[in-house]
Amino acid sequence: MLSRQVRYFLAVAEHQSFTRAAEAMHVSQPALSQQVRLMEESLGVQLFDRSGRMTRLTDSGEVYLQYVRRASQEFREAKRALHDVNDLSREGCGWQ
Amino acid sequence: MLSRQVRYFLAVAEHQSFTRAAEAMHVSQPALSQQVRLMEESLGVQLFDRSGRMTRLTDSGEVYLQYVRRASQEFREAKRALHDVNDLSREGCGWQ
DNA sequence: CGGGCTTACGGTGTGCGTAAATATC
DNA sequence: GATATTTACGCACACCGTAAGCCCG
Repeated sequence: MLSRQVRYFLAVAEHQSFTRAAEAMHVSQPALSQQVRLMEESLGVQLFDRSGRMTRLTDSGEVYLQYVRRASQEFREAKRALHDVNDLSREGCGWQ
Repeated sequence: MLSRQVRYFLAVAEHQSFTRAAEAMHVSQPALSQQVRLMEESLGVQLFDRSGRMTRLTDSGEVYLQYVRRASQEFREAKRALHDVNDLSREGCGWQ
């Protein structure tokens, strides 16, 4: 699956708010803020613009979001594919 | 990025061996084994066949690997894209 | 026996929550 | 002054490494 930091990033990007993202992820807002900060440091890129009361993605953040969304989609499909494989094998056993 | 467990899964799948994967990831073999086990439990799916001396992917493992490879590729491209954005903005500043 | 994976068991680092501080409007 | 994010600070748990156990050739 995706790392915790990436899942937090996705939540903040979707909600455009650290506070609401923290609620959605069932984690305290400082904890989420810290992880996003660490992520920005390790990437060497500012992902969010925190000036003003609105939290907005930076241009780099928007770019990164595109790729992360596709990666996230891969895991959703993977989960479904595993489920289907299980169903098929059970169905196959029933045939015998 | 990808979660630690997924990166361990990728390493074992590539090396077809827990021992060699552990060396490649610079982690002890029991630690890696434990994480893969936890991953299998949380997915509810056996990813590797450990019978015999060879470690092989199960059918489900092969399926999962396909999606994980694509997700991994997304992050490689994301990293490159961020790098390119940085280069462009520096280049842009130079133009002024 | 020998190579390879698992189990058992402490120790440590990382992520967490609470509380206080800072900043923007 | 109110809302939103950051900083400070302990604490708990998850991950790790070492060592012993197990299984298949």
